Amino acid sequence: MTEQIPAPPDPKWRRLPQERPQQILEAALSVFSEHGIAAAKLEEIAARAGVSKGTIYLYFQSKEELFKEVVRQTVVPLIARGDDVLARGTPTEQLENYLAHQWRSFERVQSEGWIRLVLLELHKYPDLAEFHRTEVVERSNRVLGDIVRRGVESGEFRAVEPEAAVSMIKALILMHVLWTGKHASTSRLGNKPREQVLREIIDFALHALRVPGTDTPARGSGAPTT
Amino acid sequence: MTEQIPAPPDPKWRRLPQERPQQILEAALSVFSEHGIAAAKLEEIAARAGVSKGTIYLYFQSKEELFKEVVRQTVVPLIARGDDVLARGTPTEQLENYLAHQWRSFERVQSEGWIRLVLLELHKYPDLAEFHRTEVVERSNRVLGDIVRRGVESGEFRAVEPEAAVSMIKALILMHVLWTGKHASTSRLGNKPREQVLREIIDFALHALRVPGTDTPARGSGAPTT
DNA sequence: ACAGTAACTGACCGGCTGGTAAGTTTCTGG
DNA sequence: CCAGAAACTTACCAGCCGGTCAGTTACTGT
Repeated sequence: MTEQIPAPPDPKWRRLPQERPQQILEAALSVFSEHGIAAAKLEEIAARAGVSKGTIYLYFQSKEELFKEVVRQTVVPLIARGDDVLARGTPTEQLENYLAHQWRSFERVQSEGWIRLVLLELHKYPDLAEFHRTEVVERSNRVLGDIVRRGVESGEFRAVEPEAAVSMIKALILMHVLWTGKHASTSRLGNKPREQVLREIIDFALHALRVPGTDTPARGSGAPTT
Repeated sequence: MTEQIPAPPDPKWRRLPQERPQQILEAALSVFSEHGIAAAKLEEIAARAGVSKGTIYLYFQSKEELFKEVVRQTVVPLIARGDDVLARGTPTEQLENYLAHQWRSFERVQSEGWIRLVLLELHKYPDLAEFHRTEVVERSNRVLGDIVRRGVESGEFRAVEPEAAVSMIKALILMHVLWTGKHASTSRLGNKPREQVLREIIDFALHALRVPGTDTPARGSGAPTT
């Protein structure tokens, strides 16, 4: 027929040694988030990264090592921060801001799957769990704990043990992220607007902590006075 | 040498068609609780039940069907009840009793693993998830919701939306069951006595719900007034 | 133009596990 | 004592998936 084209202008793949690791890490994050650690298939990660399975092993030693890198390079910087939110304001306002900030950053990424994974599968990988605990859990615990402590000292909060309050507040947020996620069985939480859930959490937490007398009347908080 | 023994007095196994299903179900519950649905191996279930893998398939069609039977016959009757606890008492006392009852029944069985399983893997089996939701979740929601509603009506609790309060309270309990379980990374919760955690949960929940004025002074609740 | 090398592919291996079925053991009635 | 059936075991298959490696393709310097 027509002449052959000796120089194919459309290569099957390109050499991108600089970008590959990041592409693979992002693909891995999404697959791990969807399926968990054990059920994540390397073929699927490779497919989403646009490479073949073998390529993954050019950059990562094993599936578990790949997971660790995902934690180190993607998850930690995503969650760890939060210091900027508590620069000023009363403890009440700081707590509100912190909760809102956490809630919305969970909302941005598909955090539901990731929280599942951390909560439910991480304990099988002790060193990773340890890493996650020091880098993510304890850091955010410190931030929240400081807010509560300040509130107690200023007399704005009851005399609670800060660490206890911290785990209560975290329980509220984490569980509701799970329940408002895509996989939430069709309960009320699935349909309810996320901003309203946030308001309910703030309302509940503040009423649990604040001393009745003091006044910094929260803005739109509380249930309807029907 | 000596004569053969034609009647071996020690049979390798016995025919127990009546007890087999229950033995297998109990073994399955423990293995599922430890490893989750996907990672549970039929060989291990068989071993714990004292039978061989093939025997399981005499009584159950498949792994998934076995799991369903575990839910139907073992888990539901274990968790569903709770009605007896709220026979009498003020809403505050009812809530305290309900929380204590739930907490301790979770403590009895190795519920940590099971909660993990429900939260992590159940959404992959839609019909089972639906079954679990109607039989377990909604039933306990109704009980707790009634307590809250009564408390609001009697003026003992603030005017909260009962459903919102229910999910807050459940979040507190469920997350702390996970955190106080065996696999809890060595945080403060791992070491803290479980009864104290229960008291902290009750304290937090009651302060979040109760109207400051009313008085039914909770017994040992609250943090130390240091 | 053309090695030479770095990046990447894809076929393959081995172990593991849900499920099957043929064979073995225990029990039961006559 | 002895069929014959019921209960159970064991060896096996098939598919899946993490990991490997020999070969292929894209790029680079000269």
